[in-house]
Amino acid sequence: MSGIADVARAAGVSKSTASRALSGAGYVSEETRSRVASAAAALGYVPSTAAQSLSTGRTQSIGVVMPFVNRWFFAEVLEGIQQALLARGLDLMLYDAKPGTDGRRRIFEDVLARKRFDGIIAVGLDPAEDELDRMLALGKPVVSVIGDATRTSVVSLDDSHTAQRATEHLIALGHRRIVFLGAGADTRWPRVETTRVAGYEQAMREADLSAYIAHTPAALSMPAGYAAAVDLLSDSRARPTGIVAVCDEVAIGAIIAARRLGIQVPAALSVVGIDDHEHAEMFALTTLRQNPREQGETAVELLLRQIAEPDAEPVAMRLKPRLVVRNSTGPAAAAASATVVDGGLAPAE
Amino acid sequence: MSGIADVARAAGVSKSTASRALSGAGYVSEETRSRVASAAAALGYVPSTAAQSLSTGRTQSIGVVMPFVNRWFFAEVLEGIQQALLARGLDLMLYDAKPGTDGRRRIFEDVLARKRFDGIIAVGLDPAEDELDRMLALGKPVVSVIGDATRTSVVSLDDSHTAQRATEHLIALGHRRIVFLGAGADTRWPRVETTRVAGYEQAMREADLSAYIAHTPAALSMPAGYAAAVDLLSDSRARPTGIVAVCDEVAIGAIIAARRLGIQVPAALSVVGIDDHEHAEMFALTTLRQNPREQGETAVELLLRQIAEPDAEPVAMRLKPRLVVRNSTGPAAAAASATVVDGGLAPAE
DNA sequence: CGAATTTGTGGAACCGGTTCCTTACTTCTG
DNA sequence: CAGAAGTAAGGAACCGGTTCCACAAATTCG
Repeated sequence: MSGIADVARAAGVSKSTASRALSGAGYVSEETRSRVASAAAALGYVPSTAAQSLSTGRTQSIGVVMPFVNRWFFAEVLEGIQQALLARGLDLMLYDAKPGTDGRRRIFEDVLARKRFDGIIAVGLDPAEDELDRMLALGKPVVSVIGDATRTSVVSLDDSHTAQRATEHLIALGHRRIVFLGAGADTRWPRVETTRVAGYEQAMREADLSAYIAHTPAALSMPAGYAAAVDLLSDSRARPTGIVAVCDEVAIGAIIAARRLGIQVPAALSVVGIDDHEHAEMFALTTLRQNPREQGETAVELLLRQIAEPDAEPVAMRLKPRLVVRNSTGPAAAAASATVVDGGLAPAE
Repeated sequence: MSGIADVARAAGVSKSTASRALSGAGYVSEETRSRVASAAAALGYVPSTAAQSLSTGRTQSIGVVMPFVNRWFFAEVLEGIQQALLARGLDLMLYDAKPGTDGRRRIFEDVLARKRFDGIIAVGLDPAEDELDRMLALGKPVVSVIGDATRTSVVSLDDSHTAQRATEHLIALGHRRIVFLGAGADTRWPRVETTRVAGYEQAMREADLSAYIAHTPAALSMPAGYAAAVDLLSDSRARPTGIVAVCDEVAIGAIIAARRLGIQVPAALSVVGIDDHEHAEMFALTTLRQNPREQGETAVELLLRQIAEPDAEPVAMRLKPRLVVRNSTGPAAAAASATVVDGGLAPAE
């Protein structure tokens, strides 16, 4: 492996001149620059990043911490981040900090301290107070995707507003009995769920309707949505005509549950999701689209800006979703609306 | 930020002694060691990885290259790798090398050359000849998950054997008209698909049955499986009684398609998948289980072993799957079997 | 008991870059 | 035309560790 000293020798210049020529900073004559460049090319010279970061203090890589990568949202954000970094020649170090694990503890206590990156992107991490402290104590910029806006910059969907619009969509279609599906009973994912619940409640309150929240078991997955929806829909007396799902995966689970129970969507039940998941189209799911990939890219931009000017104020970007109407929502049927009034049975099909 | 020199000064020893004390290598008296250790703790000393890798030549991190992270298999493998590395205190640099993109070209031409890791894990990369050349030219160990076994170590499912067993499962249940669902018409993912097709064909040949392959559009996703299955099953005259799907996502798409077309699973149609995807249980899918997370962990072990002894021979680990019987497969109905003989219609439901 | 070995420690070189400082030659500017 | 400013390049220090080597003291051995 040839180093910059070899390049310098081959080009007949000093190390410092070679360095300047290759980096493009400082005074170098055009003639020298090209001589160094071709010497470097001839030798197949590749700078040592270790040496570079040792002497400059910059590592040209950023750390990404997330609680899992095998969920749609997280994987998409990760791809967005990776693409954005790749385009700028930066590297990405991935840390999978699953809540409650020993690995997570180690990440926050040891790993992050090792100064291996110029900044951190924390995705849906929902850090404990001391975890956040540790991240900030590194003195490096931190950007969150989903999360606390008070101490770091953040980019995320405006969850409250989004759930509110989803709910209003159903209300506008004449639905009265609308439940929110997908608040976890345990509060491991509080941030997103509680905020969306709040938006739903707000919309219901403004329309003078009473809110009802159905809990999903554990994760916000399709099977969880399915199970919760089976519970919710099996009792035909209290059956809602509209469901606002916490996310598309839960919404799709609900649609599949409805189908299995013989409940027509959207004739007897309207379902609206949040995400615009890659499967939404297949299930004709009406949803509020967010673009996680773009959020990843935006997080990178925010982070780089913060690296460039370290004492700029943290920024909070709350993104507005776009309503994508497909075929899982429709007007509340006359009979179904009636059930609200007289409390009678919803039609079985 | 305090360096090892500060620690040495605080402990009243030389830099070299401090280094030995902290690394545990070489002669240091127990008394000195503990004095250095507490000095380091008091100062909150964290070694600079840049300096360490510059002087040792080892980076304590490994590169993972994959074409996407937002597919179930890849995300699971990635989590497995990350967990295994985390447990060993190694860092993971992620490179998302999407086929045909400019980013991929850059990864292979520039990024990998930057010596930022001690080894590479290539997941489902299906590298072109020159891409493989470049990886190997780095002189660092390479382990593939899915992929070529001739030039690198590899860990993967025994795809041919797996598809064969899936097919035999249906044959044993009395099915005769069995199609393989999910070979892409374009050959962008050749390795996995073609090998599985071969296993299917082998089983069919041995049972004296004729093979039929149905192509899915583009990716091996659930919507793709759905679309292909709708095509396949709409024509009730040639309808199969069994489907071997290239993977669970395609299998689930097929099950949903069957349901929408009013075809009972498993009464009128048996579907078997490969993977044991996280949604398999919800759809009662019979499948051949592979464990991608474990494959990621295994790849890490293989890689570390290869880093330890650089001139060991490459190893090929072909894993055997476990058949998980759920409720998407059942005996071929008498009527259905008869259709094979008389060529008549399969029952509509 | 003297020599050989083991143990403990410090000094200095080194890994491979970047950057500050100095020198020297040009080119403006008043 | 002298001095200031701009351009070009080299020397050496530095980033923060690890490791080789030298040396001294303690221990083992023949």
